[in-house]
Amino acid sequence: MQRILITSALPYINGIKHLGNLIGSQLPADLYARYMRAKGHEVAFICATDEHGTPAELAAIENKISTEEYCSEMWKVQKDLSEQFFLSFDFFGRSSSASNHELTKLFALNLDKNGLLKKVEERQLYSGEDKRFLPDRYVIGTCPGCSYERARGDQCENCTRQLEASELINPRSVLSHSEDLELIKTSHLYLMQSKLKDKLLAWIESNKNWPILTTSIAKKWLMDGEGLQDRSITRDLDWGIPVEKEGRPWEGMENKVFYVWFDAPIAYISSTVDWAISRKEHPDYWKSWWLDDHGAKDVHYVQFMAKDNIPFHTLSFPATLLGTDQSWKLVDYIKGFNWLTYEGGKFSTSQKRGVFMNQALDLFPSDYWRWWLLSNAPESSDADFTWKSFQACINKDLADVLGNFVSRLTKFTLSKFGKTIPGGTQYSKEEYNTISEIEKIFKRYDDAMTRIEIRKATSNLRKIWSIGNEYLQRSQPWMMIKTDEAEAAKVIRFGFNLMFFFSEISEPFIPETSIKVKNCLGKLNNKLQWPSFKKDFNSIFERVETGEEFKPIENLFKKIDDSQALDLEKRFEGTAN
RNA sequence: GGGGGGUUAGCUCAGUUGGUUAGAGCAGAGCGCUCAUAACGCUUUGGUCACAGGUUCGAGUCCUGUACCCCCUACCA
Repeated sequence: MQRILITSALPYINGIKHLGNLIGSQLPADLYARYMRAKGHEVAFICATDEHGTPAELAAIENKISTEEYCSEMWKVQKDLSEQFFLSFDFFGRSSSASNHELTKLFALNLDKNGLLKKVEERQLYSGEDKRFLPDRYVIGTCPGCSYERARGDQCENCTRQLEASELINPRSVLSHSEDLELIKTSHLYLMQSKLKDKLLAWIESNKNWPILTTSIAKKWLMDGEGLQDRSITRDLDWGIPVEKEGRPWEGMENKVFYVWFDAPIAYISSTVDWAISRKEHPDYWKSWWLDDHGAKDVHYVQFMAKDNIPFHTLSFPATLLGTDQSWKLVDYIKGFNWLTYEGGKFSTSQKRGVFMNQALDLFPSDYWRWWLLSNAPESSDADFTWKSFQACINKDLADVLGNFVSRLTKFTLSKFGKTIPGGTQYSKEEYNTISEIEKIFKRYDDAMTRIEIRKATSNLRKIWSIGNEYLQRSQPWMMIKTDEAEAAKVIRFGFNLMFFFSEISEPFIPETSIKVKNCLGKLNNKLQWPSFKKDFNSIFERVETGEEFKPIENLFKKIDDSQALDLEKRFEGTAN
């Protein structure tokens, strides 16, 4: 048994996430967590909402409530949605928690003690009307390069020139449109990442098994141009973790907060602390997951995230950890994802384009989404969501292959034998051949799951399901029953064992369906045990026994017809096209 | 400008350290079955592996160049 720490990128508090966000980190992380638990490993699967920063403040203003209230409400919404998607977090915390405040300040203190923080004076645009400093993106003005009038403070959309907000001609606030902006001197703390460059490089290079996507992004940031840049870790905002040192305001940093990107990843740790507290563990328990000198050496730590998050998880956060000179656990494997697009374009929150988590659940059960998203996970390149693909995938894989297997088996049995699993003859060559064929594919499936090769895993799982239909087709119990009832009964008994096996090995992908099938078999309380290759594989198919009763079951999946698919396509195409 | 990824059957994608007739699923065609959500099974038609060179006994797989697509480029999260 191994101890596995799994974190998925923290969803930002501002609004309900769409399918692209879901497949980008939380869903694949859940798949892996469920798999590892089933294998008997000790898993800590941690996530939290990322709550600080300007967008949260603005969203709260829009909703006419305080930022604290807004975040509390949205945390609840996101937590509920994650539960409805059967995301099996051991703890879903908040980056605004007391423990994160405490830990974030502690990290800053330790980094400062090691001489890795410096104070830098800079000038930033302040909006009198909005009463706040404006991040670059919240300033628009005329581009000094091409005279485009709506250039953003970070980049001109028209000529793609990189800009400083202070370069803009006639700058104005995106929020209030006020032109009453002035450059004000302000100081910020910078994390001197450049000093940690060699350590980071050595660490990155020691991780030989990382995916290319991860390593190439990390090295690019590390080596490109002047190398790794120092970055500020504080902001002039109200909402955030106050910059304090040992309980007192940090000199020169009064009324400032830590930058979200500094405190957010620390929430992986503080959420583990909060998890331990909620379980009434020993106060040092969380350290066994996070500090090598407290037992975390044998922990295997895997992070899941979309590719835009990779620089922060390969450089900034590790720099924060390494810079303390304490034995913090560094990530062992990063599973990065590309983007999910929607009908050939981008998912867009502002244009209401695409499908969001709450809408998705109003339309179909979570397993439909889990299955499509996981079998189309953007692993090697971007993937495109289309209703046509969704329809074909659900109808074929779930309804026809898996759903219909369960349906034909249970209905046939009900009509010929009733609700009791019949006995019949002993398994013969036909059954043992089927088992060994399953074992072969199952090994590939298991291997893909271990390596987190999600698409490969789905195709093998699907193949295993179809072996069930192949078996029934070969055995033809509907013919057999006319001449040899005992033989037909044997086929049924084996069929039910296949069904039980399917429900268990499919659980990481479609947990809700798995529960339905186990309930049908009266095996709801059986703890999920991943089939082992060490024991006799044949015995796995002896667990549904003669005389046991099953409950008739509704069709597991409804098909999506053409008109419904077309209708959905129209309904979700968005407001701007 | 710099960097990364991609381009393989109508569609979505696999193709391990270069090695014999390039694979899967879906869609298409034919046959079979009738237990089942007109579902299932079997068989089968599709590819000058983006293009042009090069290395090699041999390249989808390595090198160079070209074309097209997507993404990243730091104080947005």
